[in-house]
Amino acid sequence: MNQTRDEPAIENRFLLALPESCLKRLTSQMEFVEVRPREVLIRAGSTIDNLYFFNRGFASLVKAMRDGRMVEIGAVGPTSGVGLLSLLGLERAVWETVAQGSGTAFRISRAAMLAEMEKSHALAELVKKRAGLFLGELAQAAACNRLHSLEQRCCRWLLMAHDCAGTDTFALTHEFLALMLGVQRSGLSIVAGSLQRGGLIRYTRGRVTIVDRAGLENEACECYGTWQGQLDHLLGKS
Amino acid sequence: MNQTRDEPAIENRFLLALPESCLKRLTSQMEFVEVRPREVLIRAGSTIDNLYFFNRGFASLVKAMRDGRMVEIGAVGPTSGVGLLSLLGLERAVWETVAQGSGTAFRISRAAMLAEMEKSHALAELVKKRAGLFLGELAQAAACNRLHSLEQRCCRWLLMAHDCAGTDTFALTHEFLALMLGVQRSGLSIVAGSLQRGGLIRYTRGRVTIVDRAGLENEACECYGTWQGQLDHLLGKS
DNA sequence: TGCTTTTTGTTTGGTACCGGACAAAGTCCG
DNA sequence: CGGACTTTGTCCGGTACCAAACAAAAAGCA
Repeated sequence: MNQTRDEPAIENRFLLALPESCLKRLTSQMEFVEVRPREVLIRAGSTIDNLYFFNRGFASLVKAMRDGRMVEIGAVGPTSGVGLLSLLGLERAVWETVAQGSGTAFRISRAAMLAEMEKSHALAELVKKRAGLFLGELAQAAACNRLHSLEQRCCRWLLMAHDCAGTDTFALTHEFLALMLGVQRSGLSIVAGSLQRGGLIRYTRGRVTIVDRAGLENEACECYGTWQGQLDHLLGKS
Repeated sequence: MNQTRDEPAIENRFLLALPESCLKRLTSQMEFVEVRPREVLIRAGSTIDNLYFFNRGFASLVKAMRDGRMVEIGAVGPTSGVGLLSLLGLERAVWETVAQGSGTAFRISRAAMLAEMEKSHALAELVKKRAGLFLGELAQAAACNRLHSLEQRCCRWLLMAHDCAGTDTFALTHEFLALMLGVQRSGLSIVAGSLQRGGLIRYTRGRVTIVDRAGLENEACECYGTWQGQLDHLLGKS
């Protein structure tokens, strides 16, 4: 993770939804950082000392089993903050938070956030409301993992990643996506190949390009977009 | 749901872990209720006005999809309280909470709990700590839904139900368990039949008996019991 | 008692994905 | 340039589970 000197514009929608005065006070305590692909932002079982508000990119919430297999159980991108639940008093992480691809984020200490929540009722309210929606997203993912096909979930994931990346092309290997979706790589390659032949995506050696977004939305399960409306309502349209 | 007159002994481990004075104040505002099988305690999208602390029995947290299919994404039994997360400021439920079989619980208004949390630091702490573990259980279930076989998950569910029921025999149809596990009934019948032939369980028309607990634990996935140790640490051994 | 409903057993064909393996193609690095 | 490594394509047998259907047995009800 690299600290950079020039603080760029805030694109994180959670932060942008805050009152100007509140955001100003937070800004002075935030640090702009670049996160490296696969960087572990919060380790399962550890205390949560810092929060990350992504501008670009996102982090996957990953649960690992004893045999090493793992699945993504949720994701946090530019509409929220990594570690948000810790602000409600939950001090220890129960899943790994792993950065996806490269991205940029504002880092701020949990203590600073808590202090600001004391001062700003608006912030405290937004944290609770956003955390509520986050739980909904978690529940959706849990059910999705059980009920929907690999192809549907693959499309959903690509759409979500597309939203967070802000670019049509981003780094992603079959191997890694399979890991996130909790399936074999060979199975995912077949699905990815068929999406490519269908003209929905294009990829070469670890880079995907979203070609036909509407087509992907068509193939994805309902789980993509279920909470979009409520997010827009809470944070304003993007 | 029936209100009964004689307040019986408290068996809920969350409540029992509270300081005596705190519990006493809560008790005066609690109402002992019997919950009916499949009674919806909290509806998805609604505000959470009451909490339920089960003595016997438990409730399933269920996420339904648009097409009517559904899965259990978690459960709350006598080691916790239904609606606990609402005490952290999350006002609206994002999943259905449905009572399993019949059970008994103490009902208390969210407002009363919040008032008592102001007074009792111990309660406030316990709520946060228990909520943290609950999130861990949620994450475990989400991953389990993806990674583990029907038989493993079936065994896990039966063990959990056994713990909560407090009796070796309890009401449960194949149809309903299949619904909870998010699979077809016919598939579940086959698994249940093999468990019965293996001497692990016995069932007749909507009633299951746990015959060989150790055997079930052997067949179940690691997801059963993962959080037991931490629960014991937090609430004391049962 | 007989009829209806609920619950379970079982089949059948089909699909999705596993688990493992190997080859081909692209990329990195010395 | 050549060799090592990464990424993707593909194939295999096998299993788990789907989706739908029908029958049988038990329980409830008139």
